[in-house]
This record gives sequence, C-alpha cells and structure tokens, in this order.
Amino acid sequence: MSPAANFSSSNSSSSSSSRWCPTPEQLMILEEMYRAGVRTPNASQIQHITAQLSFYGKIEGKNVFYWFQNHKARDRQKLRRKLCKQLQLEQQQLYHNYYHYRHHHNHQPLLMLNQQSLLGHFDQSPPASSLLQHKPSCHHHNSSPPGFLPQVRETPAAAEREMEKSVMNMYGHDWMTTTDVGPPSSPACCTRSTATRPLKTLQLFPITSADLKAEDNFEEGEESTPSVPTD
Amino acid sequence: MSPAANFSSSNSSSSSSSRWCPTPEQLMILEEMYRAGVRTPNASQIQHITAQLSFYGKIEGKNVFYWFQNHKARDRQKLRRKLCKQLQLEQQQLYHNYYHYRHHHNHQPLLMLNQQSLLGHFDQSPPASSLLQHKPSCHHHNSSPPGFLPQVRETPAAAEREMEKSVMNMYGHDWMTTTDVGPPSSPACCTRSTATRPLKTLQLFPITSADLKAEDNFEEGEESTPSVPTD
DNA sequence: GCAAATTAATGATTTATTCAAG
DNA sequence: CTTGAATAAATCATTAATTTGC
Repeated sequence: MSPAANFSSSNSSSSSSSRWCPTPEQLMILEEMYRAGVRTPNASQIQHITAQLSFYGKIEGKNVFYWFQNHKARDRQKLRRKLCKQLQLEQQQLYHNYYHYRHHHNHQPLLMLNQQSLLGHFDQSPPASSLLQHKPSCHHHNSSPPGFLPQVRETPAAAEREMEKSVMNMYGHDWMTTTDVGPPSSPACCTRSTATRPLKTLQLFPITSADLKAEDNFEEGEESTPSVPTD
Repeated sequence: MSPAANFSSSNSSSSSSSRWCPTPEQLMILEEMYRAGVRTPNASQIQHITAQLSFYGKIEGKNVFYWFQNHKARDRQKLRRKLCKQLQLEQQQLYHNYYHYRHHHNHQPLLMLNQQSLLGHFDQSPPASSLLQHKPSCHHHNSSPPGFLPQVRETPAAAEREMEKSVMNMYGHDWMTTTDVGPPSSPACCTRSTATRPLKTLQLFPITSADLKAEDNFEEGEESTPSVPTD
C-alpha cells in the first residue's frame, strides 16, 4: 500500500524504537513552519500539524510539541555559543593572520597559493576546544570586559582595537568603500585587465559571524563535508 | 569553457568596470575554500583571503564578502528547490494513491500538504484543488501568507506572547493524550503499533537527529527540556 | 561571421528576521 | 518594549552567454 509514502520509518515492526524519527518531509515542513514564525503552537495548532505530518510518517502531537520546544531552545543555544566562539576565534586568528601576513611574501606558481595555510587558519580546525573549556554560559561582552581576553595574551592592543573596529561597522558599509588590500607585489600574471590598484592599507571588513557553520548543516548535506564538529 | 585568459575589455583604463570580475584563479580558490567549509568568513578571515587573492587580480574585501554570501545563499536556494520539488512530487503521489484508494472518481479534499497551505491551514482549509496544479514554485514565504500564521507578518512579539499563553494550555496534557491525530486513513501511517495509547506520563522525546539535522551535541538541556510539568 | 537582442549568471544592495541586552 | 548586532532572503543591476536576423 502506498508505495509513495514509503518513508523509511525504521520502526515499523521493530516496535523497539521508543522515539519518533522524523522523516525528511516532516522535518522540512516543521522547519519551514519554524522559519515562518511558529514557535510554540497551541493545542489545536499542534493537532493540525500532526494531522498533516502524519501523512509522511508516524507522528504524534507530543512529537510536534517537543520538536518546537527543542528547536527553539537549540536555536538559541546555538546562537549564543556561536557568538562566543566567534569572538574567541577572532581574537586568536587576528594574531595568526598578522603573523601569517607578514610571513607570506613569496610568490607561488599561479594557482598554487597556499590555501593550505589559509584554510588551516580558518574554520577547519577549531582549536576552540581548548579555548572553550569553560562551557558554561559564555557571556558575550559587547564592550570587552576587562578580564575576558585570556587567549589573546599575545595579541597586541593594536590588534584588539582593530578587531573592535572591524566588528563595529558591519553594515555601516564603511568597510566596503575603503576596502582594498595592498597586494605584496602582483607579478602581473592576471589574465584580466586588472588595471590599477589603489594599494591602500587594509581596512575594516565585515564581521560575518562564525565561519564554522553550525547553522546551515541542514542544507549543506554532503557526505564528506568537513562541517566542523560544531563543538 | 571560457578560456578566461583573454582581454575582456570592459575595464580598460579607468575604473569603468562597475563590478568585480573574478579571475579564474580567484574563483577557483574561492570555490575551493567554500568546498572546504568556509561559509561566512569574518573580518580577519576576509582580510586574509583578500590579501591572497589580490595576487591574482584586483579584489577587495567586499568582493570576498559578497561572494560568500551569494554563493551560500544560492547553494541553499538550489537545494531547497530540489527538496521542494521532491516533496511536491511525493505529495502528488500520495494524493494520487489516496484518491484511487478511496474514491475512484471523486475529488476528496484530503489534507493537502503543500507548505504554503500547510502554514495557512491553521486557519482555514485550503483549496485542495491546488494540490494537483503542480506548482513548482514552492517559494517559502514572502508573497503573502494564505492563512494567517500568527506572526508571519505581524508583530512577532505579539504573536509570541499569544503562543506563550497557549503553552500554558498545553500543559493540560489534553493534546498529549490525544496524540496521534489519525489521518483519514493515511496510507502510510498504519504504524500505530506502539504509540496507540499515549501514556499520561510520557517520556521526553527530543527530536532525534534524524538524517538532515545532525544534532549531535546536546549539552545543556536548558529550557529545551520539555519537563512536562503535569501541573 | 557579426552584432543587436535576449537570456542566464552572478555581483552588489536593500529589506526583514532573529535573539538577546538594556 | 526598544534597540543593537548579524545575518539570510529578496531584489536590483551588470556582465557573460546565447540566440537570431542579416
């Protein structure tokens, strides 16, 4: 019966599965609703939702209820942690970047560009583990409380200020107009016109949240994607 | 495709080119990074990337920023469209099955499960006819919510409050005991084997990390814990 | 073959949401 | 309840592909 509706509910007969296992369709719809604004549906809403979702697989009202509860909570949690991590990473990387930038001045055979190091400095390896030892609520400090930059002990005050600034104007679009890094010395191997380059000193850039994605995991879906372990 | 090694004019001498045109090398590197997991680089990361890419042609931080933004968005868009399509197809098939199963020649307004109507379904029953229209749009929200959906376009806070209240009602457990909203005869939900009789003292069933969302880490339960008060 | 015209991609802006801090 | 921070979604705009008439 209903081959089309053959969601792979792995618990048809096993009867051992004690918990609901949302089918992709259910999950997608739930997320869609969440995105649309549903946060804590009331009883009748839950009934509706459950009725609808039941077409895609076994489901009960409580599942829906809990799903929204959990999703909301985890969303919040995720965001909070993201902010924390981002700050720490940023501080750390700032130092690294400076170092790297100074250190990197050699020519690479076109297309070779040591992405390795670049990526290495980026999200791939979240050494945050060591930084985030204290899992408890990482208080974000908008204005950097005087005792919260333990990892940056090496970062000069200048860097700190830089960061502050860059973090500051994200949508002021200030960084956009003045942005332009001065390339070491372009070997002019560029295939494009690449006329002139203002060669300005680097300026502010948009702070764009953590790089380590913990939020798009839904769509990224790839088998071998690094997709950082989140934590 | 696109030898890309040709003078593409456009930007001859002055800055006539109004927008950045990535060189193949730059593009390649960017894509490599994206593949490697970089999604939303922060200020310092953008600095770094820009510095590196400037080796291959003129580029500014904002270009890098925008590139990642767009790439990510369009990637997601693509995937979403795919999912929608699939979902709709399944719905159609479901409907078809059901249609044949029950009324060989009658249009039955069975629960239609298209996202939009789903969202709107809280309010009123949507026209089932649209189900067979096979509309590939599947656009999320925007346009205008068909039904009402508490806060799709209204004051989120207000709606939130509304829902908060409803949560209280929830705890009446009424909906929980009612659980399993039996679909007409859902061709696929004949799995009422285990949960036919909802227990009053239900255990908590957090969303299980099905396949899409990899919620591997549940650290602090925080408010996510349903904790059904039981009054 | 080649440009004008048309369409598809994609860079750049704007707008709407979301959560949390004050 | 308001506001700040930071997107992600939607949209605008320009460049590259392509189609088409000559």
